[in-house]
Amino acid sequence: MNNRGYISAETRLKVEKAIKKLKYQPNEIARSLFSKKTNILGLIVPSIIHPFFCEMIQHLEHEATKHRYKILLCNSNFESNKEQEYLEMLRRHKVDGIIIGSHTPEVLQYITKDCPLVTFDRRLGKNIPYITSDNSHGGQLAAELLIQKGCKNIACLAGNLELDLLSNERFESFINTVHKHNAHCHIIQTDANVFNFEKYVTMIEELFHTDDDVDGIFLSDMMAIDLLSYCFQNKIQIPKKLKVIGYDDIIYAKFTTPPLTTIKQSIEEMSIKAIEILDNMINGKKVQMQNVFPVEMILRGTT
Amino acid sequence: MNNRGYISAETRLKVEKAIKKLKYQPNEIARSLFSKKTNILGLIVPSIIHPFFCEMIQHLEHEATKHRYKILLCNSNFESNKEQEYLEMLRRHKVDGIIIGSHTPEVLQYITKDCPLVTFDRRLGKNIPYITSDNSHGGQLAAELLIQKGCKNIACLAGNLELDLLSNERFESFINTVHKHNAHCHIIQTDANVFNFEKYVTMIEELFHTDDDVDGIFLSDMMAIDLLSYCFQNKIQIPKKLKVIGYDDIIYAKFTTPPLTTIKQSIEEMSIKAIEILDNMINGKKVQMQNVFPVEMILRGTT
DNA sequence: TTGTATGCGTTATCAT
DNA sequence: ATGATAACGCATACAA
Repeated sequence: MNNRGYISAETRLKVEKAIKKLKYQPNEIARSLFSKKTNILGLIVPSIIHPFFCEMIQHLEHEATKHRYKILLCNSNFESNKEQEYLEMLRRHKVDGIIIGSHTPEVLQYITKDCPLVTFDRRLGKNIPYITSDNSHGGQLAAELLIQKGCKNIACLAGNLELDLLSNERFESFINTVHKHNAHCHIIQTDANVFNFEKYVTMIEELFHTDDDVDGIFLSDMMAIDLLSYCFQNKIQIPKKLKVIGYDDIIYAKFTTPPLTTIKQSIEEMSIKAIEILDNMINGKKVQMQNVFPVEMILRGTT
Repeated sequence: MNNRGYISAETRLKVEKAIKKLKYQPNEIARSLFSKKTNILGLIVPSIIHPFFCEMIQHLEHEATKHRYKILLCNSNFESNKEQEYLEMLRRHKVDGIIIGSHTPEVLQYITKDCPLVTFDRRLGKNIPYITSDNSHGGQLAAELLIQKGCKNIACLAGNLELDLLSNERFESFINTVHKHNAHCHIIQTDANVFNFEKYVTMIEELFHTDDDVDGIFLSDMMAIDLLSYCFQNKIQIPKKLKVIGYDDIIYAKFTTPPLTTIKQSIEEMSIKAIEILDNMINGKKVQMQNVFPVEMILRGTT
């Protein structure tokens, strides 16, 4: 009896006493079954330990709690079949909405109209809202900085460019800008589409093996951390011999030696928006499909 | 009709067709209501971005999935009232079990016998199993290494030692060992019991301000990352002028300059154990209450 | 103002 | 071998 129309003061007291005595807590499962609302949001990320997603999860959880939602956490590990399994599981569990971090395109068929969904860094369809940073602008800013600092032989270390991720646009834009300034741009990409920190160093070694005159490089913060560690061990002077610019501005970017110059995307704002959109969709409101957030250049010691 | 006693081949086919046609998925909410099992585990951590918990979450999620459990993620932010709210929420949601990372002691009264629970780094009661690393041994190893490397004026940077966390035992043990070798040990501790990365640097500055002859220091990996960054900027030579040993072996420990010597705790094994214990408790089996995992010295460049 | 019946989707039990 | 029914705990609607 939780606050329905008319209760006498007497019975109200009696009920309240009983609640305390029995430590009564309403059963949310039964409630959900009746109300068809679980107040749970599913979150599918390709990695929990990658600091970008880690920060995202932190903010999403915080924001979700504000809106009285709980988070069911799923790690797809970039595997298409795991994404599908999780998507089905979330559907069976009747979550109110789903947030899915960048992922394989095959999932489209597992998405149902009955469950609101927003994506990070991927455009899946006309009526599926996505959230991303202004990768195009970020790539351009990075290229312009390296050029301005006098770099002539530039490289970028990309993830798998075959994947249709919006985050890959930053490299397109970077390469275009470098070319526009008549500089050379060396492109290295991983075949793997997983975050394998061990593998980064191999890529880095490959880079220096192929072309050790590289004097400027653009890559994700996480790869940059690995690169800077490699450079320290191999006595490659930063930024004198090589200038480095990252992307993301993860919390560790400021702790590298030297501290990492990077393109910051506002993970917090993006997370707030994700929950806002999802909440609006759940409540049947109209939402914006394209949500591109501005990036910001953070100048530190590697350039 | 999912595999009950006797079905004719004919009706089985009919049912299977219908399942496909309607894209039928069983409603887990209704199932849970009936079976009194949600297959959901609640996870309460004091921080999602702290790499120690981050790695823990990654492994716990992985292991939970293996056992067909899902993870409901909660961030207590070290706030006692948030822990209580989350605990009540998890109870209302009828999770099958709860894993709670180090936390405030007040929660004890919010723990109910009807919901299995394991803790990380805290001993809450006789019949609440806990998981921790061998902090005592870790502290000893750290002290012995610094002594062996010739340090005379040693410091340790602790969290809040007032809290009855098992992780604080590492400092007790460290200090004892240092004293046993007749060296001096300077103890600095934060008042705050939150992970405030910004604040670390203040503590570090305080340390050098108070006693800039410190030649050896023991602290958590995360603080060490901050310290090393500070030393680089202030031209304090590592390990020549100052030797640093961390605790945890988080993934970033190998990327610092120089790479960080540290005491490794096996987050993966501990996480596997946590899920195993919880699963056993859920299934009414007996479990071990004290689960202390061995630590390992990882020698790198800061000593 | 209060008590009672009904349904949410599933599973188990009991009849058919 | 199959169909009907009750129960899980809650919330709504209706009757008292």
